[in-house]
Amino acid sequence: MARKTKEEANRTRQQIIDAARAVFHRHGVSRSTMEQVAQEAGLTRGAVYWHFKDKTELFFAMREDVFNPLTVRIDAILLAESAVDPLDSIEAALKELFRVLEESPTIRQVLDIMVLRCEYVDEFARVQEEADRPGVEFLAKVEKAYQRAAIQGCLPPGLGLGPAELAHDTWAFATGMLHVLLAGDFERKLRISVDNMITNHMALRREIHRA
Amino acid sequence: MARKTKEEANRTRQQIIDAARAVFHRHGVSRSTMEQVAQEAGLTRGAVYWHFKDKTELFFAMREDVFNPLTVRIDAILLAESAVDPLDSIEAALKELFRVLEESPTIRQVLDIMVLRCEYVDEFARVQEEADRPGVEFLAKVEKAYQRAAIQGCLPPGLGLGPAELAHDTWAFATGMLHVLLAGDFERKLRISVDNMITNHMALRREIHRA
DNA sequence: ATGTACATACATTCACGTATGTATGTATAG
DNA sequence: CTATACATACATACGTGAATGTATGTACAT
Repeated sequence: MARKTKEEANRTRQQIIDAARAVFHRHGVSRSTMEQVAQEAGLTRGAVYWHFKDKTELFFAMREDVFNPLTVRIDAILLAESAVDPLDSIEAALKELFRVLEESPTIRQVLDIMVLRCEYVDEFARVQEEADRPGVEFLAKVEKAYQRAAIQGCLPPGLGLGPAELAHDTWAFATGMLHVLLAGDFERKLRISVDNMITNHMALRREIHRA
Repeated sequence: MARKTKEEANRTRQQIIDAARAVFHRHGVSRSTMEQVAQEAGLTRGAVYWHFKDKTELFFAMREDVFNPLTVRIDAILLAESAVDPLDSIEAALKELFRVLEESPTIRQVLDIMVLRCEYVDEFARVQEEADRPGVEFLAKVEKAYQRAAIQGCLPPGLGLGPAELAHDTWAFATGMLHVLLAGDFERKLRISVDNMITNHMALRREIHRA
């Protein structure tokens, strides 16, 4: 074959990323070969190696292709100052996160790959750090929301925990939910929806449920 | 070399498992080679292949070597009927679980391998199911403990959530804690101990903290 | 005409599985 | 008790496929 226009080349690049996502999800990152990715994209290894130096670089590209838009989306809800009750912001942000996971196969696949189909060693050790960062930043933002809630008197008296402690608990909750969800068969095992679990989690720190 | 007594052979087998744990943890499961495992154990691939059919079988052996004792240990605490307040049993079981993780490098390594250094595809897809099972069983036992707590009146009135919902939340919490912990640098990022996080989590469902 | 965007071809490495060798433990016959 | 026969517990050697990276070919956009 021959040279394409820049636009066509960019589409080819995106095709390779999409193919990588499918192949990584099917066989796991380390067992996936550049040949498989190329075939999935309807190309040859030559094309793949032209666009990406090696598998690691391809992996990073696939990750950023999806992650950045997602964090922006969640932060918009979480940081919305307009909310009357910051607890509602936290609840809405959590629900939006998991709603997106259900609705977008692409995002779900990438998360799936990063959690269950990738080994965080050697070159991929730094992937882990970058994969953690959104979570850690999420924690900080949740804590600020809880702080606003405390100031506005939205937290029940006698709760015993401050914003930091509540945020930590919510963080662990969200992290756990994500992993349990990706492990599969969530609804079958729990017989409860993710949405309800989030409602319940937040209910534990709302005024209305106190005696 | 030549034949050893059965006892010596069993020690060799254990050495291979120990070596596998070290190598898997260093390079990840899929990038680890039987040659590396053999060298780590001071043997050759012949010995490894004699004791284990392939890498998958070795992986399973390594897992069971550690997991079964752990679940027994945790269950003993969780199911102790002697406890006055079942909430204390849950709290103690959680604390024990994470205490063991801190104190036993072996257990921590195996968990680390299973969470961060293994790709759950193809032959390892069933590993995931088996890895999930202890968690699911843990969920069921925690729910029963919450049920006992409800019957004994240990749950605060007006809490709004039943035993099942509380158990789900605790399950997500524990799962999240485990993953956050294994991701590393826990204390640096949170500036709080695991023990305190568990105390706080349980405090959210204790009578004494209500207004 | 030149560099771009690929395809093709090639060399190398590497891990796997297996086949085979071998020395020793162990059981049994006499 | 001891000699022999067989099983065991490895080490060694070999063949094979597969993936990688690179080098080279080629057609087209600019």
